[in-house]
Amino acid sequence: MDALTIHEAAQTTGWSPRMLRYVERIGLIEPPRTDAGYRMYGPEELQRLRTLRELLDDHDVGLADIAFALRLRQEDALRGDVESWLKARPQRPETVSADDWLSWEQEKHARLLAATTTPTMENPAR
Amino acid sequence: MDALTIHEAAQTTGWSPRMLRYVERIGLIEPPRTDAGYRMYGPEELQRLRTLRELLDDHDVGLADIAFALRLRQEDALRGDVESWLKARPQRPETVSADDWLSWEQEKHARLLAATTTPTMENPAR
DNA sequence: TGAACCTTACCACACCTGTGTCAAGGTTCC
DNA sequence: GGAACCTTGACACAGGTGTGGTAAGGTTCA
Repeated sequence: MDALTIHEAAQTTGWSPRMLRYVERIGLIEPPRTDAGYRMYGPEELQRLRTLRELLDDHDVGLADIAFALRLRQEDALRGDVESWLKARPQRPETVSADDWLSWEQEKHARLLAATTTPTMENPAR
Repeated sequence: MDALTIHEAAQTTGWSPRMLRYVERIGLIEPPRTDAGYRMYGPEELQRLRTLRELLDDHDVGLADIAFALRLRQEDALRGDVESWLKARPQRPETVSADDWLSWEQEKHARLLAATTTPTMENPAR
């Protein structure tokens, strides 16, 4: 008497057996197997299934999102690239301090000077 | 002569105008507007569009994934919950040190004792 | 004023996500 | 040996993602 079968685990956690297989397939919860290949859900798996459900409900995210967060945690190159891309998002005046607003206006000047040879909007309305 | 229109920006970055609007809608790149509402793509936006393309291609991720990474960075509660859930993933003997394997076996004992009244697999084949 | 842009708001479509059901075959246990 | 499980694999389907169009109307500029 060691662990629950997939149907039992489903009943006690509120997931369906189908979804337990799905959650396993996308790499979120991979229960050990018996020699015959039967999934065995122990207390940790059951707990994780319940907290996973909470996570999804509380923040309105999907399983694919959590799977992506897992990728972020496991693939260093991916995490680095994503983080540096996000970090570079331009901070616009509305969202930053008065000091930053000043440098924003100066930077705008630089942008003007840096404008290229490509055809552009003439006299933009601001 | 300040910034490019959406069609010009599309041409120089390889995105379609349609996709530039989509990228804006999901919150990844929101160019400033003229008084008339025209999107103005400056050098930063163009650069970010190009690096975004690279990011997607290099790691085979989708725009929705990046949008989720942005949520993770902006919503503290979400990030905390996701991280603590992922951090708790069970380390199985195959992937950890001999010491941990020992405690794994002991823990298994605890699981046996904790087994509930629910019907369970009899004599699991390991 | 008219050509050539821009805007938003729809219709459309292929693929992915999340979920169910069913079939064909192996395992457990009495 | 047979009931009641388990396995994988397939068909199905709604809703979201990623992309294209097209229409109705405002803006820019020669």
